[in-house]
Amino acid sequence: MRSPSLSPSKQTPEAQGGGGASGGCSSKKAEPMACCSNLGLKRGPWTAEEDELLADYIKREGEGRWRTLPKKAGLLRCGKSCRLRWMNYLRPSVKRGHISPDEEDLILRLHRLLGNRWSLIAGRIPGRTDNEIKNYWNTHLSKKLISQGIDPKTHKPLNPNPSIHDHNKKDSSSEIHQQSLTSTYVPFASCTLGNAMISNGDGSNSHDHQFVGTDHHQQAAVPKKDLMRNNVIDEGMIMSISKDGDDDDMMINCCPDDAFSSFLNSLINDDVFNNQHQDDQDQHLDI
DNA sequence: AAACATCGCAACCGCGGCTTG
DNA sequence: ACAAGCCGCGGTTGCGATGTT
Repeated sequence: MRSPSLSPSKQTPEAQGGGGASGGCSSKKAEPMACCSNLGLKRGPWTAEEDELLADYIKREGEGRWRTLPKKAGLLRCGKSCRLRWMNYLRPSVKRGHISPDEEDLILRLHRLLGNRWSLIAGRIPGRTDNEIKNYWNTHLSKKLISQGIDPKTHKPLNPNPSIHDHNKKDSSSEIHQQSLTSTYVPFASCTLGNAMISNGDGSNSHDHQFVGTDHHQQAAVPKKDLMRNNVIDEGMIMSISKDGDDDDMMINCCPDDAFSSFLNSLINDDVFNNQHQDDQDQHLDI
């Protein structure tokens, strides 16, 4: 195995045309073949000089305006490339080195809750980037789960028919995982669910949030798509209270990000609690 | 020592969603 | 209300490093 702290950029002189196939960073249909290759912009590994230019510029001017940043910073890169380099490597807060067991555990639990929402997961793990976590998942954790007989996508046992398992096998890690998986969903059973109108601060409202709370946690507005997309909840769980833009709309004046953050915290804590609770019960049964 | 296989990471691509005019 | 532009995300690729034969 080689050291995880690979040299920053692979520092091959001049771009080797890393990454994928041809084509620029063209975005939507309206956006013409804009950046990178088509405009003679550089691609591939970053040099130390480029890193310095980018870091210096962002220190002076701050992040953002990625589209125009390269030109102003004197870089022959597209904005996307600059943003990626900054976010994943140059940002001072980026932590390097091995993922600790604690972090690994957190990633597993968050992935079980959120699925492949790497940016959301990364947001809960200080100093780690979505790219790093995604890579770590793909190269380590998914294989680890598979070797334990767990489907890394669903976090359920790979064997569709658990009845053929030897029930005396107490050590089955997938069994333990399945228990904790089940416990993860328990909090939602007692959730208060309903559609909520979120004030966007400009007088407009959004219907795309779900009102979620438990007996012991503050109710919070969570982007509905974030919950549904990963089967944290499904359509069937949504109560159809649909009131359109009148004064009866439920207004929640809070930042969805903060709410989602605390919501995740509560889920993670629930997860820990339920796992411990389950362990206690198991020990009790073993006696 | 050389050739081949595998691993791990940085970087790219394309798409969707948000913002702005 | 609509269109165009920009940003951010998740999936994928390419390549150097390392391990194995």
